[in-house]
Parts: sequence; structure tokens; C-alpha cells
Amino acid sequence: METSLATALRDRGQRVTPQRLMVARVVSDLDRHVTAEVVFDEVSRRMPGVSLPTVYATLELLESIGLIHRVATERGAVVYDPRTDQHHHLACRRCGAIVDVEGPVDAGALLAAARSAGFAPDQAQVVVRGLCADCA
Amino acid sequence: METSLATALRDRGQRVTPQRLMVARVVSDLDRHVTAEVVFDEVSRRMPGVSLPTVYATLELLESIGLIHRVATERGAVVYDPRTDQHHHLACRRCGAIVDVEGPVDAGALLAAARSAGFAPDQAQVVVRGLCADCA
DNA sequence: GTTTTTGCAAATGATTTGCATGGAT
DNA sequence: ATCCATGCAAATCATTTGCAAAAAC
Repeated sequence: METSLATALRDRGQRVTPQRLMVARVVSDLDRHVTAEVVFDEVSRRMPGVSLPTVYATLELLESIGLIHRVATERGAVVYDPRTDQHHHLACRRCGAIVDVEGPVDAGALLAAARSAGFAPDQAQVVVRGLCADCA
Repeated sequence: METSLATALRDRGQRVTPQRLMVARVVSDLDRHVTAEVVFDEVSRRMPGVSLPTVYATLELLESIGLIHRVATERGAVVYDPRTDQHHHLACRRCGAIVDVEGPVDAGALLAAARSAGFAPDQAQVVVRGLCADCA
């Protein structure tokens, strides 16, 4: 991932800094939905002195490049998802946890309805709400 | 709606106050996705002196009763939805707008996958991401 | 009369901004 | 040498909390 990040940054005329490489590496290593705070803690462990604003700015940058996705939870909290391929989410209504889930979904009729309303759809993502194994 | 709210409150041993009735009426009248701030502004217009904390508390109460739904937008902002029946959303990736959309969705396989992961699903909600008519 | 709800003010928590310094090109 | 990125501190924004006074039961 570091390589593709460095390439993307150079292509965009932006700078390759150790902080940016570290944030990208940490998100990739943690390999789950993480808050900015969690990323900051792990980055700080590996590279003390990195500031929280830099972590926020870098997460935003990584999202604009397309290396991570920003996900809003039911509670309004924000987490970052290292997966950028199409997938769906299970959201626990009690503890707020979000877990990935795979599976086919037929939303063709919905996309058609969206188009006829003048909306230009990119993708349909499903959020399954309920209780996770721990809360049930 | 006022009647069902008053009934629900009495059933729960809670009090029927003019502020609560007004918040419920305003959400119902505005009849769209609204922020707490927007509700507060309209409530203040009709009944000056109502405080913002009361509006927040009442929106939370209305949601726990099931008269409105809380929805987190892609940006992490929170809006309240007067519709409580099953429906889906179009989310504009540029301006953040959220619009209701109707249509059948087959998420049976996904729900099955959720169950086999120990998750107890309530419902599957689809968020169609893309560009709204105004932003396209 | 008793208990809940309200309004006020202050606290909180997450994220963003301004600005001078430091670092990448 | 130039200009972008960083770290720090402070600002901002939405939401929540503590508490005394007011209102509903």
C-alpha cells in the first residue's frame, strides 16, 4: 500500500512524508473499522510525536485518494474502513458495532427508481440493523 | 400524532408537556429529514422559550417511543426522520442530502449470512450513494 | 404534595483552524 | 529556495450534563 500511496501523492503533486506513510500502514495493519483516535494511538506508539490533526488530515487524504472509506455509524460516530471493495454492513443497534458482511443483493428496482428521480447512483450499500452476537 | 404521543407517555408513566407535544407536531409538520437545530428553530417560532436541550431530549424520547427515526448521514451528521415505515435512502456524495426512495430489495442472502454470523437482524436498509439531481 | 421536566449555564467530545516552524521537493 | 506539511494551541460545533425552579400528576 505504501507504494501506491507514494505514487498517488506524487501524481497529485503532494508530498510523501513519514507521517502519511505511517498512518496508511497503521490503518492497513489494524485491518478493521477504526476511529481517528484509535489510529492516533497506534501511530503514536510506533512514531511518537505525530499530532492528532495530522492523523485527521491524512485520513481525509487517504479517503480522497480512495485507499480507505469513511463510514458513519448509526450513532453518528465516524470510522474508517481499510476495505475499499464493495461490501455490506451489519450494525448493532445496541452497542453500535459495525461488521462487514458479504452477499448478493438485488437492488435493481431501487436503482431504477433512483434514476427516474434524477439521481445518478454509484452503488447500493445495505446496512442490516439488529443485535450483534455479543448483545443478543 | 399528538394523541398517540400522549397515550404512549401515559403508558410509560411520563408526563405530557406542551413542549413535547410541540416538538412532535413540528417534526410531523415539517415532514422531512430534519436536524435538531431545525426543529429547535421551528419550535422556537411557534413557542418561544423552549430550550435546545429539551428539543434534544424530546427527539430522543420520540425515537424511543418509535414515532420518529434517527438517521446518521454519510458525513456523520444526525437527522430525524418522521417516517417510521420501512423505506430506503438516496445519499448525495457531494452535498450530503438524503432523500427517501421506495422499492423492493432482495437481501435474503445477506440476512441469512448475518444470521449465520450470530447476528439477529431486524431489517435491511439500503443506502444508494451517488449524485442528486441538483449536484449532477 | 411528590416527582418529573424544564431552562440555564457550563461541560464535554470530536473535529477543524490559524499560524509559525520544519521538512520534502 | 520554494512551498507544502506538521505540531501546537485555540476555536468550533453538536450534543450532553448538573442543578435549581416550575409544572404535571
